[in-house]
Amino acid sequence: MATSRPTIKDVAALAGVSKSLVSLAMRESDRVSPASLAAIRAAANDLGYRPNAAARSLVDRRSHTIGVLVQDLHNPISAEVIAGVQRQVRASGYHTMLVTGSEDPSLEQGAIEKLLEFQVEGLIIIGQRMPAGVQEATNGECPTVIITRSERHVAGLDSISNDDVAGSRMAVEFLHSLGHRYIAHITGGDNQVALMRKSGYQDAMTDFGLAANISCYEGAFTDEGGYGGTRAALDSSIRHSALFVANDLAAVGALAAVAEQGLRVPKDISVIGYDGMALGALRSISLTTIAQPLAGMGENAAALLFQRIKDPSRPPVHIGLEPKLVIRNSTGTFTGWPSTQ
Amino acid sequence: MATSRPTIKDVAALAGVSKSLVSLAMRESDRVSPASLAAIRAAANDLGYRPNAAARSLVDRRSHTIGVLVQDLHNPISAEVIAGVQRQVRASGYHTMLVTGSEDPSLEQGAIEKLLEFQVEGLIIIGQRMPAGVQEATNGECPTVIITRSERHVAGLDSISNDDVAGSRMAVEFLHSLGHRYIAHITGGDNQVALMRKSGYQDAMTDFGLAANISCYEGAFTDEGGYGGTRAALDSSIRHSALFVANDLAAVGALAAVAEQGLRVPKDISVIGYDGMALGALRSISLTTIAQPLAGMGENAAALLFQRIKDPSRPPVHIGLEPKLVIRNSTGTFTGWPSTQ
DNA sequence: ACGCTTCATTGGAGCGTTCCAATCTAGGGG
DNA sequence: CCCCTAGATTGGAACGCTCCAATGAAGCGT
Repeated sequence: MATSRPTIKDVAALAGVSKSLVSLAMRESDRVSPASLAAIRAAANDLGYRPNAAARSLVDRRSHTIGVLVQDLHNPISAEVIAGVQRQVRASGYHTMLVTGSEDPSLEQGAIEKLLEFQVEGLIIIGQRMPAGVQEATNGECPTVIITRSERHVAGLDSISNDDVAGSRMAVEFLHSLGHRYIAHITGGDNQVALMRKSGYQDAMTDFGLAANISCYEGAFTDEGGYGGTRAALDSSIRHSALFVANDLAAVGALAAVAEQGLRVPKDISVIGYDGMALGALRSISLTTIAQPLAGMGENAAALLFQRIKDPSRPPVHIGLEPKLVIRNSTGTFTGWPSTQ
Repeated sequence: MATSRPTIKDVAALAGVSKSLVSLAMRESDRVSPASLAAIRAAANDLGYRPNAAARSLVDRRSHTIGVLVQDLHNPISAEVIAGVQRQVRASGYHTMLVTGSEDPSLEQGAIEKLLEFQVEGLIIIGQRMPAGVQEATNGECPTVIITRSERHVAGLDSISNDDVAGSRMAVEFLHSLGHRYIAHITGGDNQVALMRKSGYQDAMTDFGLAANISCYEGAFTDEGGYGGTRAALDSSIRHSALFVANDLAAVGALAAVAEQGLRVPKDISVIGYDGMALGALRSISLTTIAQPLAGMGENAAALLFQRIKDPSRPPVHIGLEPKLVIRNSTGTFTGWPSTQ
């Protein structure tokens, strides 16, 4: 009715009680008599009253909001992690303010500043790289969890990730068990995660006595990255019977490059990815992969954050989750080189 | 230093000026003398001062925040629309509070309530279905734009979508031009969007004198939905040379079902999708589709929202964008039925 | 009946800002 | 040398809410 939203006062007036009592009633206190409660409920309903979160958060200095920064919304794994985060955050009675990172890291910092102005009580960062200036921005004062990259060395930051080195070994081991010896790696660039996956690959190859067969081709955590790296791998003079691609998205690009060369998967060449994105399960992709428990990581991250909010002095924690091998149709036993070429 | 964040008062004290002047300075007013400005800047910096958005929004009754409800974060097109929304929202100096819908529509309503408590100045809804009780919740008072479904009939809601009927006709026309006559449709369920696409299909078939060939198989806007519908289509006694699938995600499922039957695409059967999700362009999918300008829709939605915020009395607007045909490798000319079977 | 406890209810202060009207300080013109 | 104006600066009210200490009204035992 009024030009602006009704306040607690309006409700109080209509219900014939004081604003304090309305405040109590809105928060389901048991100290309100049934009669008043009913009157207040009715009044609030009539007026279409809705508490003002800003006022509320101002007085009790809690926003009940968690800020989430997603660096790459286009990687489908982000959606899965976000879903997990949201579930847990919501379950804890909090809300989520989500911002997406962009190409420009300075914008990222600005986004974080804004989240902090909103008095978010914690920050969850989903992505491989450490966003520019989180620490300067938070001044170490805002509980932060970073997902997908282990940050043991950064003081005050909790992190949650899978063990990329172990996962990569797992990939190599699996391919090795299928009889593959010429296993190439398409990298994910030079970010931390990609480097760990690469080093897991190298270690495993070495352990299997295949150090001489180690060959890495530069890619990225994108479709194009995987495509390009695979093109290079296939063009090289070395013949590979299997490809370990740094992540699933890139692996899909790799599949394309492979198909383009007229090679069949897994008959002529095996491909394994990393991440466990839901799309990899699509029947027309059917990608063997090292799967991270994505939604679970999101949930764990939120849980971790709440723990730290409760006890800010707790030393930083890193949770490492075991990735697991998911076998689909992009890998097969090595049966010798095709006779052609 | 202090246990809680420094306020404008602390800055004022340190800079030796009044809080009002600090307030002015923080908002880059030109009425502040250079000397004071410098002192204030220095003090704010020393203290690590950051304005409190809640207090600010309380007093000027504006949150500078837009609420975004994403119904299906797992559909990759959501990410693309979101990116567009965020770009525009950010460009307008606003922020985004994003919540994801879930299976349970009542949770959706709760999520919207929460957004409104945060005094979001507008709402953008990304999804096919009308979330339960948006109107009741907003009470028609919160500017709202819905993306991906035309809502001409809902008073007070702006909407932005592509013309699904026209797009579907386009799909059928294209297949027809390739020589296909037995074109089946795998539906997207019984939501508005799916129904429009279906009716566009039916209309076009009828116009081409192919009414007798109309055959729809029940699917959904998911991988599984497309897979199941396509299984049914292939199992039926009618032979189809082309499939128009209700959306891209389902079309990918369709590709899988087709492959499973040993049919080759596009040689034995053509498949066309709808949406234009980025993943459809992946080389190993290469899906012909009717593409919506997804990011553009997001941007337009935000722009539309800001217009309405400025002028709330403006009658509801519906923006219809033209979808466009993107030809890839999942479609080909009809060259007669394969001799087998 | 009378203190005493118990429970419902209340006004006022205060959260960190912005806005407004009022004050102060310099000049500048007469 | 004083008044006037423009510019810089300020204290206080207000935003909508929660918390607190205080008040009012029963209910109880004796």
